Amino acid sequence: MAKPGNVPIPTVRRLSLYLRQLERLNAAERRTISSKALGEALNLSDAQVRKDLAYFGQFGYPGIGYRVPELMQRVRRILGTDKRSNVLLVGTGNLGRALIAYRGFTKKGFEVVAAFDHDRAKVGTRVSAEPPVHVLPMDQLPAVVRRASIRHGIIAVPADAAQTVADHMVTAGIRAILNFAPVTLHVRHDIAISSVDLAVHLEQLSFQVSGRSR
Amino acid sequence: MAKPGNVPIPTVRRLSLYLRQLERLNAAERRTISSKALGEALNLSDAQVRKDLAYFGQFGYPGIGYRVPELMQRVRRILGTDKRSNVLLVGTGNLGRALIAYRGFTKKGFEVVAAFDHDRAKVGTRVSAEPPVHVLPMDQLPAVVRRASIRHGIIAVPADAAQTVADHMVTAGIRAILNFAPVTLHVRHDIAISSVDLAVHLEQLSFQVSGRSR
DNA sequence: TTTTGTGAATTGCTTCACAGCA
DNA sequence: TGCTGTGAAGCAATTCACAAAA
Repeated sequence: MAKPGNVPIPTVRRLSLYLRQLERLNAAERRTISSKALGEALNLSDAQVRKDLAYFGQFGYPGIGYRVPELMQRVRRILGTDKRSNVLLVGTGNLGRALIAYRGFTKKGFEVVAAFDHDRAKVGTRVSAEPPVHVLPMDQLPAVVRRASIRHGIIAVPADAAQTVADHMVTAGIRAILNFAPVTLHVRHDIAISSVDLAVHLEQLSFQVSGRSR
Repeated sequence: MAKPGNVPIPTVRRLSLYLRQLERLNAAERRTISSKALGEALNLSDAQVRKDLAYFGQFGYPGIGYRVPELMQRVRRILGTDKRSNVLLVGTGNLGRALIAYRGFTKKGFEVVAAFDHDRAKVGTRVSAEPPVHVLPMDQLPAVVRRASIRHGIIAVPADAAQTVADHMVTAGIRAILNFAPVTLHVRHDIAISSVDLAVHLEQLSFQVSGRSR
């Protein structure tokens, strides 16, 4: 077993996929799963699955496989999602509002507890009913981060505003940013960034379909 | 220069980022850009930029750098986005509707021209105004794919419906799928898949913030 | 000078293959 | 027998470093 730090980045990405599958297996009341079966469900080799998990400890039982509930808990703990955590979001356009309403975050232990927008006309608007979320003005961001001890922020603003928003988040104490704006953000090295550019994903497909075979 | 096939997968991903930055530079009327400057904007090394581009030809001018408009066109051609293309979407929940309204796709040459939903109550609803898009029933999918010669499909349905939708798409002739459902899809090897699991991205950040340092 | 394009060296990741345990 | 954990081997991607071009 290795201390996180030598863990390959692709391994961390797959950890989330293992967890997703384990949650499905657990819901179906499957008690154990082999690296072979887990790999097949995710289009990975059995060796890959074993090596990935071995970076964090010895969770398997030779001859049996992995115990589903146990491994599920362990992976959650590794990812840091064994406790619920609060998230804030900036930018309440179409995408931002869809993200606030997205049930998948809640299922995984993330709660979007605050939404902010630069546009004063949007401030005060209720943007989610279930847990009521109202749009706040940007200047309240630091106070909210402190009061709700928020470490994760989501950026859903246009490209030209994203860097400024990121700077505000970092100043306020946010440690990790999920960015949906189509720009590369520049932040301190101790701040984690994950970017999702929706158009980029379509371009990738375009390359595979038309680019490759020409 | 190499024929696509030996091109590393990460290189293809970065190609989209180069294009994004080139479009920004072009809009700012910057005429040339060095691999060093392009790399700095995207947090990549200059050698990485040069090597990536060299897989597809010799586009640079020693002592000068790359000519912005020229390289932009070339990268578009490599990605296959030099011509506009039609896209369909299945699943008109919050996320699906946000994706239909997303301007970023249009800017990059993709047009969501048809939306489908399993739920007959949603069929007929207008889900976009600008280019009017009405929700169609699933059984019309094959006909629409044929008539509008659509090759790209977006899946924005719940996890338990995603595989069925993917199967329908493939049967109808779709060649590439962008999947937002939190499941691994199993399709023929000649079908391209790109998956975006929003919760997975938050988990990755969680690991970097809490997982790594514990 | 400045900056590209590219072999060679290096680093990183995945697969192999098998000892050891249930 | 079935399956894990893991060194060793193999493959892939990145970085280095420098000749050649403007």
